[in-house]
Amino acid sequence: MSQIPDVPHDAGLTVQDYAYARLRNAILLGALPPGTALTFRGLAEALSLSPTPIREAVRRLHSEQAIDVLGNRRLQVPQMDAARFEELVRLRLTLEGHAAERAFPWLSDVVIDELTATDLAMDSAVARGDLDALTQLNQAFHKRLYGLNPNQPALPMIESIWLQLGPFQRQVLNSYDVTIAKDHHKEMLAAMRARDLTVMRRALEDDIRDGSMDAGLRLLRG
Amino acid sequence: MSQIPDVPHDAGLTVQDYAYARLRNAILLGALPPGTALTFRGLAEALSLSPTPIREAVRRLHSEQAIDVLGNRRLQVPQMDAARFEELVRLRLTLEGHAAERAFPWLSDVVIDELTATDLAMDSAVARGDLDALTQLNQAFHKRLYGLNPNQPALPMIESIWLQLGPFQRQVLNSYDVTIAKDHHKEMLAAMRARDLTVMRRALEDDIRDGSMDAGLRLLRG
DNA sequence: TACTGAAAAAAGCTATCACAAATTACCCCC
DNA sequence: GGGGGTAATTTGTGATAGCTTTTTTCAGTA
Repeated sequence: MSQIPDVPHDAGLTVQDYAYARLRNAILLGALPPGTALTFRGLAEALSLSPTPIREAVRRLHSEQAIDVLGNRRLQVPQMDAARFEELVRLRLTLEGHAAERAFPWLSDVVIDELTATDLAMDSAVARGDLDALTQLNQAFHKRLYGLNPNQPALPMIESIWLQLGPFQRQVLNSYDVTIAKDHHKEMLAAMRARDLTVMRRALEDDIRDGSMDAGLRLLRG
Repeated sequence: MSQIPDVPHDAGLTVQDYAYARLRNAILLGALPPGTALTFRGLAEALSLSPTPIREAVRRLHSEQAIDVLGNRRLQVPQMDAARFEELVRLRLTLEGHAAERAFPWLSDVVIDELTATDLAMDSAVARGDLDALTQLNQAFHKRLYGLNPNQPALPMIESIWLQLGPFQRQVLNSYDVTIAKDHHKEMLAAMRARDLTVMRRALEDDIRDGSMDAGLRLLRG
């Protein structure tokens, strides 16, 4: 199934981990549109392996709210509607704001330089129109920041929100011209250099709002 | 294995769902202390079923951060330390505050009466010294409130935190006399009746802090 | 007594099989 | 031509077996 991009199969990775990584990646990038129907056996065939590891991978993704396991024997990529979307974005604001705040004391010049480089790579991805790279770099940017705090239980939850937004977010990205979007990461970086938490947090919230909330709601309501 | 309390096996439930429910319950109630080592085959034997559904159940719990899957072939109930504990409680404060706020407009007199009844049942559980019932009723109280909002993606995340705190929380509960603890639920209920979000949220935060943070940190730091 | 290495035991992983349930296809009848 | 019922197919589920890897045990040696 060409809908599920391949991912490098690291040595030592079990088949189950490989299946999980591949499905997760496909969902994060929006390769599977909302509502896509899936079957265990279909996925097994698509990935050329047996149903057993697929079932474990799908159970994991189900626990992360990335796949709906309907009572009748059908799996599907969750649908999106305006109410759910709004709750997801509001939760993103709360959770990522919290994570940023708890990570802030761990900021260093080395890390800020690293984040600056990631942001530059994003500019390049936008210029190339490479939406997959843009998505991955954006997530890497945020994840690097939140992960500075070595004990951050919010990180898996934030990734769960990304998984839930992934399929729909791709449709949002396709609905407007990303080259004209304001890059709030630059404001965040400036605030980081000044070690100003309040300003950084506001820039982060603007980033989340501009990046998905407004365009997403427009798509869902109109 | 008597360490894993049985749970009712509803009709129509698959073996995998049953295994998940039972392990989840055991962890939530603290029946498995932090650091407990587990094996797939051992769990399968303890629950009298084959390894296949156990593996799926454990993968789900791993995705919810309730079980550590170490690279070497060992599973264990996560350990607790002061840094992780503090992050978990802070995240609880943020997430449950958010969920309460998003649920608040859905409050009704009927629901408030229901919550009042649950709180009374908690008083009774405290009087009986029934810590399992106390834990379950407390979670039911919070879950009922947050779940009023029909689209609440924070709920699974809050339950994930409870799963992470469960094993240690039981040790906290055993470390002091619960009969002398202040019942912040009564303040929350009064604020709900007055439809005062600010006061309710403060009472909720006091509830979380008094219920675990202080006693927990005391236990971890000696 | 302590350490090393090999053998044995235990455990994880995944393909396969058998069974049951649900869905789909198809045919007959109206 | 449309609808209903039955058969065929598809699918989920869970036990099992074979293989591999890891861990444990135990002996032999220094």
